[in-house]
Amino acid sequence: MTGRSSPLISSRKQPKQARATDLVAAILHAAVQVLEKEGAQRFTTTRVAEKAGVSVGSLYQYFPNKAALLFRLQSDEWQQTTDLLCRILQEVEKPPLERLRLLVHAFLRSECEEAAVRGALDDAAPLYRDAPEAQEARASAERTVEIFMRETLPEAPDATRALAGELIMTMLSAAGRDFSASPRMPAEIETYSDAIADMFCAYLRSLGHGA
Amino acid sequence: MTGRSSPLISSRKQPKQARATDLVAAILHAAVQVLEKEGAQRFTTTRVAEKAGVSVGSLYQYFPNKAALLFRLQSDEWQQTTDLLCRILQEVEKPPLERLRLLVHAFLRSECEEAAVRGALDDAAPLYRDAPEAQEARASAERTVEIFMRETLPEAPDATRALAGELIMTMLSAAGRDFSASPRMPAEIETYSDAIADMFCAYLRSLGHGA
DNA sequence: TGGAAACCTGAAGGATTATTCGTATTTTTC
DNA sequence: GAAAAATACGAATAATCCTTCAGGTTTCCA
Repeated sequence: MTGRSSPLISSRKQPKQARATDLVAAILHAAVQVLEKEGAQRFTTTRVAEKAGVSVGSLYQYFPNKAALLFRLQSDEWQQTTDLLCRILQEVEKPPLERLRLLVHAFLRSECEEAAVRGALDDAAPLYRDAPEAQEARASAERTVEIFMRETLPEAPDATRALAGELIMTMLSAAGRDFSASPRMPAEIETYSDAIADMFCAYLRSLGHGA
Repeated sequence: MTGRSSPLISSRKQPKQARATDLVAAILHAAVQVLEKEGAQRFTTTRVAEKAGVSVGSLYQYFPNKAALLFRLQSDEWQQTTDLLCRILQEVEKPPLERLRLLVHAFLRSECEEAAVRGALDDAAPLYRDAPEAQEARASAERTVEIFMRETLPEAPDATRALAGELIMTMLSAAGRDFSASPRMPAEIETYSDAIADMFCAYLRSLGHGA
């Protein structure tokens, strides 16, 4: 409702020479730094280019606009998180609820490690979240959760499973946002993660009995 | 980390004549409209004043800056929500878990009714959330939850109770944010609310047994 | 080696915005 | 009814920012 309708975020041009690749890398690196040191409000293409030691014009050769750059950063974070979580979910020798607990811990720990960037990216979300690419990313995450839920609650009806999956995803990302907003001590993280895992497990178990 | 350090948000001057009171009311009304029709990005003091049929200068006579106006809107929303929830929590004849379920339903329903405004206010949060007034509001909410938790888990140790309270508050407001972001059908709301209540109840019950 | 393609530059255009302040108007007070 | 206080006005100021484009530089390839 805020970011106007999808302003096309897809890449403008692919770097073909080595120096261009380096330039893009430098921009992405600088962008993260600007984001975590200045916050979303002061995140500016000019500032990013400056910090990267590069001209603004060069930035606009590989990113059609500011939103595209922000989305790229968010997309990279999502990819990183997805990889982490998939690795855990595929440890099939462990029972589902134990994997869920590991997942909660891993997710929140990683969320805390880069709290500043993730928090700033959340603040900037209105600029890119309406783009079709962002919606597709969310849909993809939902599909992964669906797979996990299918083996956790094999006997539950589809509707119940879908609901539980959506719920857990929402709650987990909410906790992550919370952690990005106000950083915590490592010990706190563990305690909190355990509590969340407890909650999820209690819920899923109650669903299992009911089915 | 984003909104710079507390930029003083408290009111600049209190209206003493009737016309001034009306003016402030008109501004607040217009502000809500601008917020829900234009979104946080295009929320502008000039636009608000224009929609209110009032001069920008007048606006700045009662609100020291844009953030103060936004915070006032958020504050009013919080007050409204707080009243609603307190009313439910005080129905002491009902058992705690049932009250919790009612509370979840009421909260999410109200969150959905004004999804556009609340969503936009969330987007604008970086502008006011670091102000001391906002932090005090959060602290106050925590205190209320603490009271409720004390009667729900009377035998649990303080740390457990505090954790559970914080968790529930986080999760509930997260669900609210989610609902503001992507509006849902009334039927969906009820289903979802029930699921969340189920989750909370399962969790609290598991804590009760453990204590 | 020379031309083509890719790449880089950064000043400048065009837009938007938050906030102020000198002035004009209305209400209150005496 | 006149001075004082409160209120209202809105053009102007001073930033800030996104994005483009005309012109130069480097790399590639035949």
